[in-house]
Amino acid sequence: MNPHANGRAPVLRIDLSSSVPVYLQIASRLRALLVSGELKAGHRLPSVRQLAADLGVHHNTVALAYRELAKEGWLELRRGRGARVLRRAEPKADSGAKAEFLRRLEGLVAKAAADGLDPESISRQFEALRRKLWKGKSS
Amino acid sequence: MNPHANGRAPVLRIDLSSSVPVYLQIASRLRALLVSGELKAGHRLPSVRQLAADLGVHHNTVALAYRELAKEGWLELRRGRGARVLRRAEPKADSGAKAEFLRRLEGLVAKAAADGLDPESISRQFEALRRKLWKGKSS
DNA sequence: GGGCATTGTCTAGTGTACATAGACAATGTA
DNA sequence: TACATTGTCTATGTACACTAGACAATGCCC
Repeated sequence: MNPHANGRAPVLRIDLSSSVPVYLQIASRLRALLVSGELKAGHRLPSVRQLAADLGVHHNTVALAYRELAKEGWLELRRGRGARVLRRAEPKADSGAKAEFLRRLEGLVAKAAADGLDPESISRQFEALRRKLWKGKSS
Repeated sequence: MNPHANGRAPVLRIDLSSSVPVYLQIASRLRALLVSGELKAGHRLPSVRQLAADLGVHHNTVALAYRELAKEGWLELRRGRGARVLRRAEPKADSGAKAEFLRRLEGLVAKAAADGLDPESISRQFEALRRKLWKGKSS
């Protein structure tokens, strides 16, 4: 069942001490929910002010995240109406995106190794993510 | 003509159009080389001015990357002498680092899925990275 | 239809980080 | 001792993240 049983939108978690900008953390987390299908087409997101209040940031910060996702085709934004999840055609994979991804992945994994994280555990986590985030298309 | 051409193979590549700061790209790539053992203890890195000239950036930008790695215990920096790779004790894994890693990994993989990248190919790349970066530490 | 609360958007203002520029200080060497 | 080489420091311009608060579109209730 829905863990957010109060009828309100899910409360995301952000890390104010992270070097990753808050609006990107929000967009990133929401994108994961969209990709995995936990947020489906037609779903309404909380208003920028509601989510901002939940997170303790300014509503413009949330608006920036929403606009980022709208630009990627995930959301429809209309003033006075809110944010709705769209049905989105999957874009063609381009080689630039893949190169960028690989560079970032290398950096991330190298940092994990440098920090002494356990490789087996990390492999398991990665496979779990892969299954979850691509589950909508392989079946 | 290529502004970085100096007749030698590039030590590393950076992407000026990326949103990732240049000094972090440099540190990230070098960290991968350090973790994998391609840069061993005792090795000398190019001077900040040499590397900066290769990359087409200011030497202070490279110096910032070097200092980042020195702070992590990878390098010894002495003015007049250059940068040398240190023997470094692997730190204990702490849960904060792991949580941060997982958040970033989720964001990265979700973005890859959103961009239409192929999951099998990505899994293979991940395993290759894992083997390379944890070489000698695990079966 | 009128009034009004709700929603996303816009323009400004402020603080911080990134990158550059160039001087400075420590080290090695001829 | 001279001098070139090296990392470090202070200053400066620019872009970005976040906040602040007004504005405009929408839907709802009477």
